Amino acid sequence: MTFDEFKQVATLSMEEICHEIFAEKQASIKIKKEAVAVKNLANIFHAALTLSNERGFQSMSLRALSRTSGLSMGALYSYFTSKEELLEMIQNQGRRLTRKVLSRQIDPQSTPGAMLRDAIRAHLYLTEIMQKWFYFSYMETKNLDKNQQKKSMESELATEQVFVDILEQGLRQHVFHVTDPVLSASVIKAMLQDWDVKRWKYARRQISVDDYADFVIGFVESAILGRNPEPDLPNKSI
Amino acid sequence: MTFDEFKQVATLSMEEICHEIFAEKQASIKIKKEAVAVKNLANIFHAALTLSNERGFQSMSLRALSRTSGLSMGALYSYFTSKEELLEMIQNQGRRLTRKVLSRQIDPQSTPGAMLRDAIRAHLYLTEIMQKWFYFSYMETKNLDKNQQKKSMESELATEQVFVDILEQGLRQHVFHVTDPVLSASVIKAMLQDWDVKRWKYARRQISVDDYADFVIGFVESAILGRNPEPDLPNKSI
DNA sequence: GTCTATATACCGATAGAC
DNA sequence: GTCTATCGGTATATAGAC
Repeated sequence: MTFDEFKQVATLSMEEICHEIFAEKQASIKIKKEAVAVKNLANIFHAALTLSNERGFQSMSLRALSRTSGLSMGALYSYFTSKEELLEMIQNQGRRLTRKVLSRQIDPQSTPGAMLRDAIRAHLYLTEIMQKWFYFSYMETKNLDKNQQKKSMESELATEQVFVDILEQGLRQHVFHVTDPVLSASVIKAMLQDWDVKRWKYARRQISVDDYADFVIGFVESAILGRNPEPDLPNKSI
Repeated sequence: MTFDEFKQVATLSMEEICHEIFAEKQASIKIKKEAVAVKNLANIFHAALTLSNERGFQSMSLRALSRTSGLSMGALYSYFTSKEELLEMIQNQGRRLTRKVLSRQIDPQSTPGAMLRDAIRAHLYLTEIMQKWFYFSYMETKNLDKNQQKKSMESELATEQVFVDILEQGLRQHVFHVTDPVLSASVIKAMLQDWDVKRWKYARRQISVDDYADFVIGFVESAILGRNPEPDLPNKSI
């Protein structure tokens, strides 16, 4: 799957999610027309992410959000009951999209090597199109309440587990040489996150998301494919 | 060098730096007695880092800082002229310490392999003792003004360059197999940063800084030492 | 050098007109 | 469904007593 194809799939999921959020919030939200609500919700989320990523969510005043989104203070409060609820809605929306998109990208029937490559690429593509959300999530997790923080950690661990599973499968088939699948998954995830957090660095060096994906895949593969392949082992498919 | 030895070296450097800061700020600072000033500065920095790392620097009110540090609002403003200046002072102090400690840890006379191991370990030890500052720096860089942001990026690139230099030296001596030293250094740095940013994850798994250092060293080495070592190459010292 | 008291501005949130 | 006007609270920063 190329980046452009991926982009289309993810955009569709994005709309799905705005509808889902509206459906769930219909009780607490004052707006009743779905078309209006979904349009404004997407608008608010976008404006909030843009402003928050400049100086942080706490520093974003609702007056600034009102200005950027084009909605009045009063109108904003038709979509959430407090600034904190807005924070939670944004976090939820991103987590949902991450889960939805990632799980669709990996084919459990293919070889561990192919799955690993697909997972790395899909994760990078995802951070690329949801760059603002990932950065936001990264920076604002500590400002959530206990319950939301727990969800955020679970989401992180779930993504990591995708890599743990692939690595363990590769271990069982003797195609990966990994001493510690959990730690290996952690550092792989750290490399992927860097693409989002240190975006300025890669932009300055004119490295594209595909350049970075190719490099990370190469780096990880040479770390775990083992430098002394034992040709006598069975199940060797890579 | 063990972690405990490292700790002592770094603590000494920390005091040096508080004196340096006092010397430089003597003009703008109202306090004239060095002993008082250094003691309170260290106190203020520590309180500010603790509070900032809970909800972010912007969310930390100076009233809260006053409460935690034990100094009154008025007294605080004897040490800085604005909240933003405090932010800059904290960033400066950490950058200075990083530079000072890291440069003392790597022996340019040793082999690339040893230098790489030392650099990884030193960086992790440093993030361990300056955990609060690194987290702070990570989270608050975007809230700095343009000039300070530039300094922050330069500091990041300088640390990365330490690894680039080691990798290139290893390349020249044909002991490392690296396709792109800059990108390799970037991902190594990403792994090191993860130790600080995802501290909760490693704490929960009861992984010590030495466990993590050993793992990262092993992972990086198996990625770059090359899986088909060519025994006929000269200068091979690892 | 450190304190308390206060000036001024802006925050999140809401009430009520349209 | 969206607006404007305004509430009470709290923020940074400072003035002046001690």
